[in-house]
Amino acid sequence: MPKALPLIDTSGPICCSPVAAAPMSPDDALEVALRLKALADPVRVRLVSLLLAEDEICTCDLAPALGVTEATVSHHLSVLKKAGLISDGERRGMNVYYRARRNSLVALCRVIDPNCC
Amino acid sequence: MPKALPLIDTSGPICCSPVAAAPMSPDDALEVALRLKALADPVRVRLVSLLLAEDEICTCDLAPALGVTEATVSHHLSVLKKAGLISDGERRGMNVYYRARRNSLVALCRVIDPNCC
DNA sequence: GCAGGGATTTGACATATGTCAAATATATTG
DNA sequence: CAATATATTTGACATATGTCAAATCCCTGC
Repeated sequence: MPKALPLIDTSGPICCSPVAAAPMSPDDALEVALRLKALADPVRVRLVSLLLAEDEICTCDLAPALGVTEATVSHHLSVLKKAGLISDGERRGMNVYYRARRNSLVALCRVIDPNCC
Repeated sequence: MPKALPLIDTSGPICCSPVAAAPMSPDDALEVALRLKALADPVRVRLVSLLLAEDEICTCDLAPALGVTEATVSHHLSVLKKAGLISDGERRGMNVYYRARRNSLVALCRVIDPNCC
């Protein structure tokens, strides 16, 4: 599952919306769907939104901000991590800090955007 | 559920990524998540991909192209319709034709893209 | 009106998902 | 080392989801 995603390789400018260039292979579609699924939850949307605005946040601050337990936050973080949308947690003292991977988000948009290129 | 989505109003240029402008309200996050969820399935990604490339396609052509039954296609079409990502089916003769709502897809990208504006 | 093909709905099923409490792990400080 | 604070994992649960077969609905052409 946490394999490299050729379609959403963040190293370099991605363009020419693969979704608009049918027929899309089932494998490619699965990769895109997995990324989208990772974002397709209201709590995770807010989580990413917070990370985008705050640069880095620890689990203990995310939990109250999102109104769920830390266990639930951990679960959501792991989903987003597997999809490459956020960084691996960075332990500093007793806290673990996360940050958004802006490039991955941008790349995902490019793949979906029919107006891209 | 099939209510108007202020965040993803396709009438006019949408910009200034709401996701990147935290804190995002739970209501707004839910709307975005619902749209994303509608796309977050490999079959639906391919379905939309086909529609983007072909302008319009009927259910009977989609089923074999996607490798699922027509019942399943109908289900996916209904999910995409509720999310506003495709048009209502247009009956012509015995077939029903669907087309992608490019603007809705583009708008969804804008909402998520951290680099938008 | 009836028989046919196409589309949708319904019912049923297995699987996936989101959540929390409790258990476990990791780090700091006394 | 003991006690405390933060994080993650595990187990359990309810709910949502994707799929198909069968029933039903629509349209066309005899």
